[in-house]
Amino acid sequence: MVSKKSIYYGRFDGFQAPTVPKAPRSIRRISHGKSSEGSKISPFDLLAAIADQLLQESESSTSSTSPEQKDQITLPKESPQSDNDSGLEHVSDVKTSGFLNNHVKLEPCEGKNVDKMEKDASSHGDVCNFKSCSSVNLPFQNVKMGIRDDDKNSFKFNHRGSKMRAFRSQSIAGYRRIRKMLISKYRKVTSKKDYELTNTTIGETKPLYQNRKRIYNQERCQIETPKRRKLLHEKSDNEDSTHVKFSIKSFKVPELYIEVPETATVGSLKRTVMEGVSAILAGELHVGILLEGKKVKDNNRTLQQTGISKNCDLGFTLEPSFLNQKEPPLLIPNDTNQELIATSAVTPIMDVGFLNSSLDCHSETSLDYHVDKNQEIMPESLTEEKMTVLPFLEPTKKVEVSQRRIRRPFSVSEVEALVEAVETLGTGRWRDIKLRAFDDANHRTYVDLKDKWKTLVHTAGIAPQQRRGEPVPQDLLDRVLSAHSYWSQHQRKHQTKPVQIMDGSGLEMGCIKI
DNA sequence: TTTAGGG
DNA sequence: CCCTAAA
Repeated sequence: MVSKKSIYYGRFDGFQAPTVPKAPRSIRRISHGKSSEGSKISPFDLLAAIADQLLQESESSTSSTSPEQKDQITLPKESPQSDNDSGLEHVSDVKTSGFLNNHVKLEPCEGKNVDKMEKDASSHGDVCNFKSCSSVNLPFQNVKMGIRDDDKNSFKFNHRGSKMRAFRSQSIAGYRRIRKMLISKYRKVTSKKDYELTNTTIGETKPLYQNRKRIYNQERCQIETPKRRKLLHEKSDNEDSTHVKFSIKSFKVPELYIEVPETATVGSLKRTVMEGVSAILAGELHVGILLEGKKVKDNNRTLQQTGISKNCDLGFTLEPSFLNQKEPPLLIPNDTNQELIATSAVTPIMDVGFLNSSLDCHSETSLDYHVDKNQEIMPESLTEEKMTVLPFLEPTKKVEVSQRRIRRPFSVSEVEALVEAVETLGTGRWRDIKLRAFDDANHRTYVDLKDKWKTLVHTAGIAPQQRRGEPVPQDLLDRVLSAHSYWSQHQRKHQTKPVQIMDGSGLEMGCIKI
């Protein structure tokens, strides 16, 4: 390492040339494996069906429809507050086809007992592991199912693997990066792409539920902000809007992964699938709505407000609350992160989405706590290593699980480190500053540092009485102003090697530009 | 991914 | 702290 010479430059005592010369980002950039979105390898698609009883158990309000209209659901429904009521009525045959061209048909057991149906296949003990659930579409359409044909212990889902690759453990801000992906990126994914089976036809009709709409309008505003409320009121109450008719072709439910020995009988396989489906659907079910790929979260808003109308991309999902899951999630060993990432889709991990489904739009519970609930409930524990236990989440389920990070005020020592780094590197190289002074502070991102600097500059400019929080030593604030003053006058192209800066008053005294 | 700024 | 347009 080149020795660093210290020269006295007023406030910048000890100021030194940047040890990490700014290089073109194209050079600095670490190449990331681009996720090959194009990969079409479907996970095992699995077919599943919903039993009437299951649905009925979970339905808070029973709105039965005649068999003839089982795939026809008209909204709005009875209760504007409820999103648990599903219009699903009967299970239809579902055909599957997987990698091996295996076809499995799940028979709707109209009143029949599953066990009885497949009683013949119980000899093998039915070693069936429900490894994880992600999604699968239900009824009314064909659903594919992949079945492993070798004795490897996992399936390969390249398209997912590529996505999961982003969860690399070496990421400095792995957690945030992941979180951002989950809540920010994926929610932009349309449901069409991955779930074309979830087809919804929307038509419009006129009469029928006008009175109910009024109820919607009255109740939904209670949680709106004043600003929003005003807007809403301006709009709807007396509006005689059209009605939307929904024809839901299929529902999307969590994907189910199963594992059975090759020697298992077909019957046991069927039963396994049934058990898996039952496990998923048993208990409380929620109906989720996807609009343009985004989960519609606010139950209190009207369709109109939400933007659900004719010709919109709408999808419905069935979301089980997997709180009663029997098998605990498997964790991915940290050291094999990279490899497992590619196959993590088969890792039996509880899908956060399940939990989230029961939380829906009112809970404060966060993804953080879900994925980390077996560990210390501390944000600091959410390091990238631990994040490797993240289950693969459907884009649509990754939504709405964000939570604001807890506030963690900068300590004086942190401020000092920041000031020192900025003095050296300037105010436009937050990544370098992060690396230099906060490399081991996983909870401080370069954005955080940039923000902190911003507040420091502001703080330094206001009266001490106006400042809040732990007092920052005045000398530090002085340095802040000094450095801010200096760097605000230097372009990035000139900050390669500032040797002389300024005197205590912040006036520049000299600067060698290279 | 980073930077730069507004929210 | 968050969000995100730009680069």
